[in-house]
Order: sequence, then structure tokens, then C-alpha cells
Amino acid sequence: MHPLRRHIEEVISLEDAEFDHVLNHFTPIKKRKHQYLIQEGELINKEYWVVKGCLRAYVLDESGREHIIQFALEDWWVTDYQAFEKEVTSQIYIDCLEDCELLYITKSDREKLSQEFHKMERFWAKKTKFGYIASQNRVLSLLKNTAKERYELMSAQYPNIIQRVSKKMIASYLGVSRETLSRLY
Amino acid sequence: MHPLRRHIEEVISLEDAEFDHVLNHFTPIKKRKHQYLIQEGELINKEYWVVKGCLRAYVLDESGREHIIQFALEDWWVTDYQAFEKEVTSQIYIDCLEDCELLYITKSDREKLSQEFHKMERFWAKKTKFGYIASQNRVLSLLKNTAKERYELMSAQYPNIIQRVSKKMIASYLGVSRETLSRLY
DNA sequence: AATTTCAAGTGATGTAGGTCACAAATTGGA
DNA sequence: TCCAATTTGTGACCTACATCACTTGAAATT
Repeated sequence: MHPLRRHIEEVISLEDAEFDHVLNHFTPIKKRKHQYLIQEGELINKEYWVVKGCLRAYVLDESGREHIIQFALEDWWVTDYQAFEKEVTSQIYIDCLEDCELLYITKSDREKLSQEFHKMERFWAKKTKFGYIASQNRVLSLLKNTAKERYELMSAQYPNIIQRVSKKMIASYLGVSRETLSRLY
Repeated sequence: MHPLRRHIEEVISLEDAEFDHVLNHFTPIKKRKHQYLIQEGELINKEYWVVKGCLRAYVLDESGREHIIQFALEDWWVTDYQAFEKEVTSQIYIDCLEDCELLYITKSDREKLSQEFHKMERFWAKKTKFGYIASQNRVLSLLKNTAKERYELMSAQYPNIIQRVSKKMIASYLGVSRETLSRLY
């Protein structure tokens, strides 16, 4: 079964013809390690689904520090949602930490598919709800846990990310300096 | 015009009959200052919309500290989304900071309305997307800004919250101690 | 009107985590 | 295969913010 179908069918069920119709709206692309999907200042009309590889979404602050918003591994969706939804220019970067295979859908195709296909609207709505809940939990973790606790929670929740990305990246996701993270254990 | 109709029509348009049908799924309740809407350990099958008043959603950590997840003023939606969506018991408290008037809809009515009424699904999907974006921005602010900067950003973005709630509450939303917040200016 | 409770400011002191600097180990190009 | 870049660890020192303790004043509560 197509990996995207498996992924969607974790939430809603699809007929063969329905999935083919959905898949027709996606375009595959490949990117190599270090290449960018999105850079600051661009208008974003694509949402990406990771077939294979690993990416990060991050912002650069005035002092040049990187702050990681999100990692994306196989089966994850990624884009600059602020730019995508509000049709403003991106404030973030998304680049590949490994060679990547992706499928993307444009904003207009996503909307078209949601309109004509109630089930897909429900699928995306559910994904967004869960993303929102995860983000609220991350806020709470930043408010109530120490750096060490946050690292341990992340190790428990996303062991595969810990294995695949450098500690420097983990540090910049957790909101702690590289040096401090290195001294935690 | 009914305040809920005005609120919904900021996103989608509704006929008179359609709005009446939507409103029929909501139940009004009043709560006094200090009363709870939600307490830890409960199953949550209601989402609330604030007609009048001011509430906070917060967690209590092991050392008894309160961490505010969200404030809710007029026109805001509030519930424990984790408990509501995943049908698990609540880990949070929601209480009234002022006397409140609310409208609530149950989970099953919300789903029914979304099913039979594509427009309402779109309305809620949009609300969730925007909540998700706001939450990601809050994560970023916690990662990259100092306590003082976070306070200033909040003052600019939510001046009405700053005016209505105590500094102690603001501190526990910003992730800073009461004392430090008091020394910032 | 009296009493209790809560909000808010401020001094003194403690600490988690940041910053800078350097070295060793690992990875990746050309 | 060699050179350059990147990652990771670690020591020395610094700082933003926390904690504790106390005071004052304003709101609630009776």
C-alpha cells in the first residue's frame, strides 16, 4: 500500500479510486541534504509530506541564533503554516538534514480536495487539532520543566529524532545551549 | 445581531435559518468568579464560547506552581482540547477570573453539525489552524525572547488581557516569577 | 466598619543555564 | 587520501531570573 494511503487511512478510510484521486493532487520531489524547501521572505503555497528523510523548520533571531520550531521525519507534514494559511511571506527556513523524498500539495489543490471531499477536510482538521495539542504541550513543558526534564521527555517521546539529529539541533529545539545540553548527563 | 453569529460570520457567511440551526446546538450557562468550568481528572465533552467575562486555563505542577495555558475573553473558545479530542481525563483547570456568561456545545453536537454542515467544519478548522499558529509563535517567543521582551510582545498583542488580569497571572502565562515581572519596568 | 485575603513592590541571596575559549573526535568533500 | 568543516566535550566565568522574606495597600468577605 502507498505510504501516504496508509498514513491517511490511520484517520479516515478511503476507496481505491478515492485514494488515486487524492494522490493525483500531489507532486513528488527530491531534495539533497542542506537544500532548502523554504527560505525567509518567500510566499508559501505548498504543504509537504515526508516520504523519506529528515528536515527541520527554524527561525533565525537578530543575534543569529537558530531556534527549531519542528523536526519532520517520515510521515510528518511540514510547511510554514503561518505563511501558508495567512498568505504572508515566510519568517522561517526549512532545510533537509538528510537527503529527502517529499510529496507536496498546493494550497488551492488542498482547498479543492477539502471542498469536494468532506473526508479529506476531516483528515486535515484532525491533523491540525493534534498539532495544536502537541504545541500546547510543548509550551507547558517550556513553562514547567527544567532543561534536563525537557530532554528526557523528548527522548521518551521522540527517540527516533534523538538518534537521527545532532545534539546541537536537539539543543536548539529544547531552548537550551549546546554546552548545557552536553553537560546534562 | 447575535454575538456568536457576528463571530462566525467573520469566517464564513450564514443564512438566518442556518444560524438559528447552529445556535440551537448551544446551551447558555453562567458562572461566578472563582468557579471552575473544568477540573483535573474530569472527562470533557464540552467546548465553551465566552459571551462575557474572563477565564484562565492552567496546569498545576508537582511543586504546586500554576502555569497558564490560555486566557479566554469575550469571543474566545476554550476547553481542555487534549481531553476533548482524545477523550482522556483532563490534566488542567479552567476557572473564571470574573463572573462569566458562556455558550457551550457538546462534542457530539459539534461533530453532528460539522457533518451535516460543511461550512461549520470549515469554520472550526480555521479556528484550530489559527490556534496552532498562535501556539507555535508562543513557543518561539519562549525560545528566543527574554522575559521583558515577552512581556512587551504580550502587551502589544493582548493589551485587553494585560488590563483585566493581575500581574501574577500574566507572570504565570509568560513563564516568569511574579517578582521578576514586577522588577521589569 | 472591622477583618481577612490577595496583589504588588523590593531587598538579599542563590542557581540554572549562558557565553567564551579551547581541544579532541568525527564527518565530508575535492 | 588529505584537508577543512562540523560536532561534541569541558573548564572558567557571568547573568538573567528564581526564591525567600518582609512590607504596604487595596479588595473582598462577614
